[in-house]
Amino acid sequence: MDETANEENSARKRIHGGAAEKAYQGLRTLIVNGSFPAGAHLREETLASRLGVSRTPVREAVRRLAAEGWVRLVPNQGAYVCTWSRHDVEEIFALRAMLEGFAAEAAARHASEADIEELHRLSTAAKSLLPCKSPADVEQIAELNDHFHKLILTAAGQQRTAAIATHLVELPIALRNFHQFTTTEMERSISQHLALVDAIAARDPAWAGTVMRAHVLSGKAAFKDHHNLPPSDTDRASDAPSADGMGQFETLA
Amino acid sequence: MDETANEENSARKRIHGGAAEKAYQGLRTLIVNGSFPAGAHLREETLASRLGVSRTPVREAVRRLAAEGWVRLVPNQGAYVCTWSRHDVEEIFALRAMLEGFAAEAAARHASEADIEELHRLSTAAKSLLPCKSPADVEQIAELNDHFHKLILTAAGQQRTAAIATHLVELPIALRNFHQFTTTEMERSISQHLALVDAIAARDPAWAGTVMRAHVLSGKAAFKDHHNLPPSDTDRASDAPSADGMGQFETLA
DNA sequence: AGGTCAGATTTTGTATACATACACTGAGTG
DNA sequence: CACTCAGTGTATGTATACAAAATCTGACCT
Repeated sequence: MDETANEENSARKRIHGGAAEKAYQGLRTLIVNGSFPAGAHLREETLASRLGVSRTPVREAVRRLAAEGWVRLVPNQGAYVCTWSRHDVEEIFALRAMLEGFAAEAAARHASEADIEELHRLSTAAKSLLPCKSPADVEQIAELNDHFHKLILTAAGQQRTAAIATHLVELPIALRNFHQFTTTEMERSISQHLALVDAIAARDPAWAGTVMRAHVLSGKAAFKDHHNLPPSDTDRASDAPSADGMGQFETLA
Repeated sequence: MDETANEENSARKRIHGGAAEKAYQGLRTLIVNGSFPAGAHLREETLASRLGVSRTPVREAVRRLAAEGWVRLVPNQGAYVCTWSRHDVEEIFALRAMLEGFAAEAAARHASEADIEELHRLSTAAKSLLPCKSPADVEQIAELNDHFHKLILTAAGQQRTAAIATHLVELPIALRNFHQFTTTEMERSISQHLALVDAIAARDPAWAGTVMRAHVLSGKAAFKDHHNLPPSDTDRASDAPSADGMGQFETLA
């Protein structure tokens, strides 16, 4: 019963097991930080020495990142870090709106009271940081935002949806270094989070789903603004992906 | 194990001539065919000898299948073939309705004339097989159905959506052996395919998306019927996933 | 001079050997 | 009799060695 000195070192060190996870996290961080230019060819040997592991876990990490959409895999040639077209950005946010909207609906039905309390805590904590001036506050808010979205995904109780959406949520974060949200955008975002908590607490799936879709699409607009991506032609109503599941009603507009 | 030129020359070095692809396809087929009972522990060594490759490509294949939702991965313990709860089935079809509905909308906008012709060909070919009596005809229709759905995904021009949805489409097929669609269900399915082609040819995203969502949800109902899955409590309107993107309007119903 | 082909180099793909962690068994003890 | 715990066997995780493929280089031919 008593875990006397229960080899705390192994337990602490081995939370993430071994070299495979180390390689995955490390390589992912390198890509996110921009250590490799877009389209760069990833040499397994180079990565192995840089990450301090052998090629085997590196290969495993590369395949995982390929499945998650971070790198492109070419047979007998290796991996290249993905480049992002405007169309890709559109699709990613469209998928986020669909999947996270769906998750928000499910969360409104299935979230536990503890989940809801935690969501409340996260969103109010973010609000209390406004107006955030220091970069540290911005980083803190980004962290809270990330946890908020992931908690909704897990609270929804839809495993596959969570697994897919998690990666999509993380993709735009990769370019977070290149921009700062304006104060207005952050206020709006946090306000939407608070509304989302209310909707979930009220057990109102329709409300929750709609707020989430609006939130994601707001994020898309902000993202595009800060990346100097002019509203592409796919933004016109007749061409835009429905994204919010309302596509089937556009003829009524 | 003598891996002499018994089958090396016949199917040798296909276009993707690698052992990795061979292991992936082979293992996937074994799982789909039910060669491994649900929840079975997949031994790398066993698979390696059975598939005629070493453990390395087997591991790669297992990881791919894990990312696609076929097997569950436990650290330091290996892979287990996934088991499917009613809730999983609900979620899979909900995701299919969302993603394929979205793809159908995009296809209505972006599909080439050649794509539309091919879709027409596939659906009319299926219709011409009705009423299908022989198992060969059933297999043929299933094949056509598969191609139809995948062509829509590619014609939509949404890479990530296609990648994600493709795997979801294939999952229910895994259990296809266990049931046969009734003639009525097949007629309905093919009728919906024809309507979908019309909608896409008319460049009407709303129509196309709605038909696709209805089609997928019809498939869900048929699937559940043939698996003796009683309409679970998650089927009640207030609990059901929106799936068709209309969740936000359920309070209006 | 430009293009092309052959050899060399580099890089990925695969197999195997080694290290490590888990699971099972069986003896010992409360 | 149940429980614990140590020992052993087996499976996974990692590293390395080897094979195949692609790119690069440079000389040779047109």
